[in-house]
Amino acid sequence: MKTDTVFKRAFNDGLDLLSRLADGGELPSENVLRERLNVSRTTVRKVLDRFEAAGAVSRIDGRRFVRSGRQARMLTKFSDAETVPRSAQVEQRFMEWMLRDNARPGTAINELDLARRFGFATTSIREFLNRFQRFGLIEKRPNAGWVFMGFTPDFALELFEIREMFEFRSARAFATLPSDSPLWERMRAIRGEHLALLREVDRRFHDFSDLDSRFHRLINAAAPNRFIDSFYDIISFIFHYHYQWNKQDERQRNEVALREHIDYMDALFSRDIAAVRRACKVHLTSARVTLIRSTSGDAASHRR
Amino acid sequence: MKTDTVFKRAFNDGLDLLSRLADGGELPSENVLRERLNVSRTTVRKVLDRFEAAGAVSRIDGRRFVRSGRQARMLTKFSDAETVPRSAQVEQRFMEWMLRDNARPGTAINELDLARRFGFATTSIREFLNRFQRFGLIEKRPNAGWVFMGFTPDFALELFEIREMFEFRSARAFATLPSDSPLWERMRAIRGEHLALLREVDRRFHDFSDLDSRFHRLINAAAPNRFIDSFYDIISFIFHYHYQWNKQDERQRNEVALREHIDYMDALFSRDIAAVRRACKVHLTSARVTLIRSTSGDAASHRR
DNA sequence: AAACTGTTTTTTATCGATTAAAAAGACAGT
DNA sequence: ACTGTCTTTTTAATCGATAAAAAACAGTTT
Repeated sequence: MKTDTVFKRAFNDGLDLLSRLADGGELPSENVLRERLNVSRTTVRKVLDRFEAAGAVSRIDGRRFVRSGRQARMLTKFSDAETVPRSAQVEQRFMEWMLRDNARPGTAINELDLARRFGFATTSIREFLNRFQRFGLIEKRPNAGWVFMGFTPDFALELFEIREMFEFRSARAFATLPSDSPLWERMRAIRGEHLALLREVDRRFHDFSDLDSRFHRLINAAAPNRFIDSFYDIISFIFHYHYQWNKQDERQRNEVALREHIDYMDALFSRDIAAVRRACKVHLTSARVTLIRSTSGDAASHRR
Repeated sequence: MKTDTVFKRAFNDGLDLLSRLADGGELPSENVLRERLNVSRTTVRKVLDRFEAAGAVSRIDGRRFVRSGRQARMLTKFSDAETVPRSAQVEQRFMEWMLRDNARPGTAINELDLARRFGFATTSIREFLNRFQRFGLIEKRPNAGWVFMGFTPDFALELFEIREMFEFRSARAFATLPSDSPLWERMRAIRGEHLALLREVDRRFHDFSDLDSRFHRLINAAAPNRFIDSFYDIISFIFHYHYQWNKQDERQRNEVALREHIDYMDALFSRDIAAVRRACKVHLTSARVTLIRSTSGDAASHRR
C-alpha cells in the first residue's frame, strides 16, 4: 500500500496555516490551499475534512470558516517520522547501515537481506539501489547483486577533482555576470545569512550544511547545466550524510568554511578572476581534506 | 518469470567453442567453461546437458567428449533477438518510441501506458526509467510520473560543455604519461585500427561508432575517474542511438571523424600540449555540430 | 589438497495482481 | 471564470509466484 506521508505532511502544514487565522475567518479556497501546501486538491480536501471532523473548521454551504483556533491548536500533529516517504526512509536506513556497520569495500549487498533487515519490501530496496548507483558507491553485477565500492579516499579524490573543475567554471561564469543580473542580489542576501550565522555560530552551527548547499547551487545558477546540477546532487548527498556522521570538530570546521565562503563571495564581488580562483581553491581544498579525513582509507588505497 | 537470455547466449557461444574442437576430443572442465562463457557453472551444465541431449556431446563417467562436430554444426543457434536481456529490450523500445514518435519536450510519460504499449511488466519500465533518469532526458515529478525533457539543442550544448572539460583534462593527462606506460602501445594499436577502417571506409563505416567509443575511453584511462567514466556512459548511449537514427551523410561524417581522431592521436604522440588541445577541440567541435543538427530544436529553444 | 562433478540452497529477474494515496479530469451551479 | 462535487486515472508500495542463474555445499578422484 502507498504511504500517506503526503497527506500527513499536508495536514501538519495545514495546521500551521490555520493557527495563523483568526476565529471565524474564512479559509482560502481549495485551489489556493493546493498551491500553498504543494499537493493536489484531492489531498487538500482530505485534510480539510479531517479538520472539520475534529471541530476546528466549520462549513456553511460550501464555504469554510475557522470554528475554533484553540481547537486547532489542540490537534496533535503527525510526528516527523510519519511524514517521510518510503524512498527517503530506505535511503536513511541504508546510509546508516553503510556508514556504521559495514564500511568494507567489496562487501556484497543482498537485496533480500536488506529488505528483511529494514522491514521494507524488496522492490523498495531495489529501486533505491538502482537510483543510488549513480553516486558511485555501489556497483551492479548482473544476476548477482550489488557490491559496495567503499567510501574511500579514492572516492573523495575523484569526487573533488570533478567538483573543482565544475566550481571553477561556474565561479568564472558568475564573476563575469552583467551587473544587473538578479543573481548578484541573491548573492548579497546569502552573504548576509553567512554573517548572521557566523555571529551565532556556537549555537547554530548545524545550519551550515543547508546554507553550504544553497551557496554552491547559487554559483552554479550563473550558467545552468543539467549535468553539473545533477553532479551537485551527489555532493549534497554525500555531505548531508557526512555532516550527520562526522561530528568531530564540527563547530570549528563550519566556522572556517563560513569564513572561506565570505572570502570567496568577496572575490566574486571584486570580479577579479584570479582572486576568485584563489579563494575558490582555498575553500575546496579544505573541504576536500575534511572529507578525506573521514573516509575509510588505509595507506595502501591512499597512495596510488 | 526471469528471461533465459543468459542461457541462450551461453548456448550460442558454447556451440562456437565446440566447433573448434576435433571429434572425440575432451571438453574443458565445467569450471574452465564457466570462465570462458562468463556464466555460472549452473548455466554451463544446462548448456552441456542440452548438447548431450542433441547428441553432439557424449559423457563417460563424468568426463565429456565431442561426439560429433557435424552434429554440433547442425544445431541451430538462438537468434540474436533472443539473447538480449529484458533491460536492454526496454531501453531499445523506449529510445525508438522517444526518437521517432514522440519527440516533444514536456510530454508526460506514463508507466502503465508504456508497459502496455511495449508488452512488458510495469516493474521493468519503472526500473528502466529510474536508471535512465541520470541521462538528463527525463525528469521525475513525485507522485505525478515522468516528463520527457526533449532531445534539444540545449541538451546537446550542455552535454558537450562537460564533455570538452573532461576530454581536455584526460588528453592532457595522457600526453604527460611516462613513455613506458602500456597505454601508448594500446593507442598505437587503435591508431592502426583507424587506418584500417579508413582504407575500407566505404564498406565498413558502420564500425566507426564502436571504435569511437573505445578511443575516447582509452584516453580517459590515462587518469581514471569513476564520475568521468560514468559521464562517458551517457555520451556513448546518446551516440549509439544517434548513429542508429541519423543516417544522413553517415559515411562522410565518419570519415571526417576518423581523420580527426588520427590528427588527435598524432598530437598526443608529439606530447605537445597546445597541439593536443587544438586537435581535440577541432574534433569535439565537429562532433557537437553534428549532434546539434539532429536535435529537435526550434529557433526559440536554440537562442537562449 | 587441488580439481572435479553432483546436489541443494539462495538470490535475482520478471510478472501479475492488489490496495490505498494522490493527482487529474469532468461537470454543474453560481 | 471559479468553486465545489463527483469520477476516473495514475502512482506508490507491497505481496506472492515462478523460473533462471548464481552460489554454496558435499562428496570423489587423482
